[in-house]
Amino acid sequence: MAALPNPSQNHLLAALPTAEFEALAPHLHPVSLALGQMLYEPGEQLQHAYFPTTAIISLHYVTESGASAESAGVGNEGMLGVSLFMGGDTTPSSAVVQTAGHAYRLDRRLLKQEFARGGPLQRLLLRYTQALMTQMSQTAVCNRHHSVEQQLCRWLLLTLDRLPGNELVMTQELVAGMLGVRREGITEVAGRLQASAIIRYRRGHISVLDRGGLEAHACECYGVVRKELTRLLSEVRYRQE
Amino acid sequence: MAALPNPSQNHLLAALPTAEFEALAPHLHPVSLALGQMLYEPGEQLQHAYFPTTAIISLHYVTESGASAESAGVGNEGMLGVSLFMGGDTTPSSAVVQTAGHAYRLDRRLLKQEFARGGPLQRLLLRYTQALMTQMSQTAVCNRHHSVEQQLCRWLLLTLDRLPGNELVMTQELVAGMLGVRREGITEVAGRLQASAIIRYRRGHISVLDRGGLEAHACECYGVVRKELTRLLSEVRYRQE
DNA sequence: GGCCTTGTGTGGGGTACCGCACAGACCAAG
DNA sequence: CTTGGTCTGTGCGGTACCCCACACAAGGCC
Repeated sequence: MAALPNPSQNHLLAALPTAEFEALAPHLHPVSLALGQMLYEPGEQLQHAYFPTTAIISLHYVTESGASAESAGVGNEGMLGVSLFMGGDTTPSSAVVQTAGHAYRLDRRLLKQEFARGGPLQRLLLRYTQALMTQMSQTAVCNRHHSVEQQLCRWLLLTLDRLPGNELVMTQELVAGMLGVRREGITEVAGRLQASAIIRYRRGHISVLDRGGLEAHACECYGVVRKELTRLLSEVRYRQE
Repeated sequence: MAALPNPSQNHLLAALPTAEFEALAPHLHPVSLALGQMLYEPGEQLQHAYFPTTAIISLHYVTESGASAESAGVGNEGMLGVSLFMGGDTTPSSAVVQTAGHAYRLDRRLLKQEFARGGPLQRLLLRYTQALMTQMSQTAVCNRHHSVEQQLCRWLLLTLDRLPGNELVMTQELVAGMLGVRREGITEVAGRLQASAIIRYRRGHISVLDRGGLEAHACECYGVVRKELTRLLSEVRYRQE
């Protein structure tokens, strides 16, 4: 929240070799993203890719009947807009700002151009995309088999990993929208977690007090996603931070 | 099932420019895949990519508690083993043969090598991968919001699109495993669909009688996945069939 | 034909989550 | 302090799906 924004707060940008990073840097425009802002509409031609630093974006699908669910989230570990280099230029899902904050924006042409050069950036982006696929598959499995409590814990952990502190600015209603469940379900589960002194919340703010407790209540899905992300990106770190 | 196996039965191979196809052809080994065969174990280094012609493979995840669910399927429209060129070389999910049949196998080194050349094959595979991502996200949403009946219909349609006829060799137990629901749930729903003369089944065989009826009972997810696949691959057809 | 494996049908009890409706509690702005 | 809108707590009825148990039917094999 404080400090000058810095592209290296984004893990992908930070992992690039210095030469590549410096080639990209002049084209990275810092942007400030507001809660609820819709960055991509379903089916709409994407204009920019986003490298979040403190913001978090949710890949979201809204059904015909108005129900919705997140298939994956994107924070400082990744990039929004993979379909630009994957070739589709658009997706059926939308992208909504889930946590307000900063990101760096890159013009679609530049991204495609740099990607096509086939160097470390391409390698990095493809590996990140695979991590994103893991997140999506795991969400599918999780939605099928795990309880709301497990899913909430998984989601809080994934979000926490993308934030500097231990507090989320987030109403229960919004969380419910992310997980695709009723708001009351979140109220109930959050109440239990608070009674166990794992989290604490007040009107639109959730603080995590006991990360270990959260991990104990989460399903394996968190670990799978986390481990896969680490594996895929640690093997291609070109710079030390 | 009859006829000589032919790589062009696979849509991706068929869409390659002639020169590219002929460069690949000598390295494509026809293989016969048996129902239930596990092609990839979770976390295991992949050795081959597979281009199915008549077989269908399910990308599957088994939870710690033994429950399982499919996150996507791969048939003659695609390729199994995208993580080879995405760079991860493996995934946390497994790949199981869902419908016995044929496929062409390609050594992992060759695939990577051809992909790295950055030509039409790369372009095609990336676009296919995006379609696969759509399938995964949509499965996540579908698992959250749609009924077993809707999901069964969606699944039957997706499977049917990958097969020549209108009959699936498939027990209710196996279908249940794919969708990650109880076998009895499938029995009940399948009974209703049969009563409506939409499908007919007997011990391990499901025949689709009324495709339109199936579409009417399916959720929007089928259409989303189908449309996105068509969009992504039709724009890169280098050869006419 | 008779057997036996494997698939399918049925029922009863339990529960996690949904949908709705409304009450209370917080906090910001006047 | 009051007001008002937003967020959170709670209760109740409904239901889709789960888990378990068992009965029956189909079809391959001898």
